[in-house]
Amino acid sequence: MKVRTRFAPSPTGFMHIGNLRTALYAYLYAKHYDGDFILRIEDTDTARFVEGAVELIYSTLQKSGIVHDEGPDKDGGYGPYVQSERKDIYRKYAELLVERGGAYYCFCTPERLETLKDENGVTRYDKHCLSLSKEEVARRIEAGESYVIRQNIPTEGVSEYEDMVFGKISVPNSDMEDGILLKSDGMPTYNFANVVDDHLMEISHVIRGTEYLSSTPKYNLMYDAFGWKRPEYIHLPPIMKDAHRKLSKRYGDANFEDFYEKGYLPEAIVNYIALLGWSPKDNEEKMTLARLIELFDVDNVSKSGSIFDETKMRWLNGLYLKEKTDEEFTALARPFYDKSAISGKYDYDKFSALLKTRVEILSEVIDAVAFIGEFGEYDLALYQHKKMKTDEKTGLIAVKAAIDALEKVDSFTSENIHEALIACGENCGLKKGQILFSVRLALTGKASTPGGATEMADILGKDESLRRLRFSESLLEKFLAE
RNA sequence: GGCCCCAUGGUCAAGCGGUCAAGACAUCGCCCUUUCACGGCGGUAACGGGAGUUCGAUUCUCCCUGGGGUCACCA
Repeated sequence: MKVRTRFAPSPTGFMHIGNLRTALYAYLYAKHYDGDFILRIEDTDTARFVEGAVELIYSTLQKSGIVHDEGPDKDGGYGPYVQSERKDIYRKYAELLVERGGAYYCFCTPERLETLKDENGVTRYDKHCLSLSKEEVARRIEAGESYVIRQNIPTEGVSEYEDMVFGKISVPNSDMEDGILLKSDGMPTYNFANVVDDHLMEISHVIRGTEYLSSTPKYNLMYDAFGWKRPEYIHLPPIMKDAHRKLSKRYGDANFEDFYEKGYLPEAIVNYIALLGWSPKDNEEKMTLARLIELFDVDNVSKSGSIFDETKMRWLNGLYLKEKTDEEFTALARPFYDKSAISGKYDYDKFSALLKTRVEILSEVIDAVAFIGEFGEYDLALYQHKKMKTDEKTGLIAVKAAIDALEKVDSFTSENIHEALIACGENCGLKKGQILFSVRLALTGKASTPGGATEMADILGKDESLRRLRFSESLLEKFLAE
């Protein structure tokens, strides 16, 4: 049997990391077994529909490299792939289910339902309308009464199924309610649309979050009542924001788009979330999508939830960044460079070469490069470096020597700068590290910079370098005079 | 509250009766070094508790505790 999995999001907002992971696993599973991955839009809740949400689903999947074989935009013969366009289908099957005894019409008003509440405020339908005769049902529908179709669940016995990650799940039938399958507006609920669509679309493996773990027996009861074959189930543990809270839409940073805009590479995001709830046998960590497809299997999907750790995703992102060429890095970082202090003024590639190993997410280039723009008073204590054996005094010596040396450099290339600096250091009795460390500081006023003294001077150019050195010289002189 | 599920370091996680309980991130230290990084080496750090089963439990069973999910005309 061909493996067919689906990702069935509802367009109610952005795609958060948990949703994406579900899509990813469904995709990986299908592709691992050379099957098909289907995209289905579950928009039966007209009230919660959010404008633009469908587009976001497409763009996120596309950026992530998760491509569907069938979907609203790619007909595979099982369409339509948008639930709101399948209304007639659901009605037909709901009626069929009623005929087969798996469901029944219900005319109960919200007011009557209200009276069914127990002390916990939980309403539990009492099968009141199950006893209605066929004739009465027909008469009341004819009369225009509002109605829903409810699932008819046995009051006794236990329903069981085997989940591929959680194993055997069993739920007493008496704990399940006769849920609504077809709403009074004619739209199906998730519970029903899902079963009908998964069957009609020949989904072999249903992959979704654990929130459906205990309601799955209800769906199985429907498959049974229809006389359909039940699919295999793969329920996925939740991704948590912290020990207590699930990742939610309220946790703003948890959605793909935000990470993308912060300068995370889609391949790094995908790689990281693949590892949240699953791990390959040999513990590989940095994996391409192709590699993930090759290695993915249900055996190593974990049962317990995992906390989303942005720090580790940053590390992974840094790994991907490091292997980019300078040009590739520049292309990716351009939007951030354009917003930074070097915008339009400097050769981005030059910075990329230095920043590649110093930055974990692209947006960090803005801060890393800020010293170019802002230069003023800074903490002179920075000149004190224990290991280097430098302080404000040696700093001043170094700065003075550097000014003299650099003034004489006509062709301001990095080789010449370096040579001049080393030479002047020797002349005034400073070691290589001491002179370079001090000069770098005098040029930038920052504890850490994208490169050493030579690179900084080269990037700043002769005039600006000398201007900054003289400024630092005066700062140091003033300090030492006190 | 009922029902379902889960439980290894701070985090992600190997483990599937016998291990000095992997690895990664983070953290700390050292080395390298033209700062900061990168890289290399090393350290700290875990089986929630209690009963069983067994020659032997992190691993199997039960209870407790803790946590999550679910009880909508939402998905």
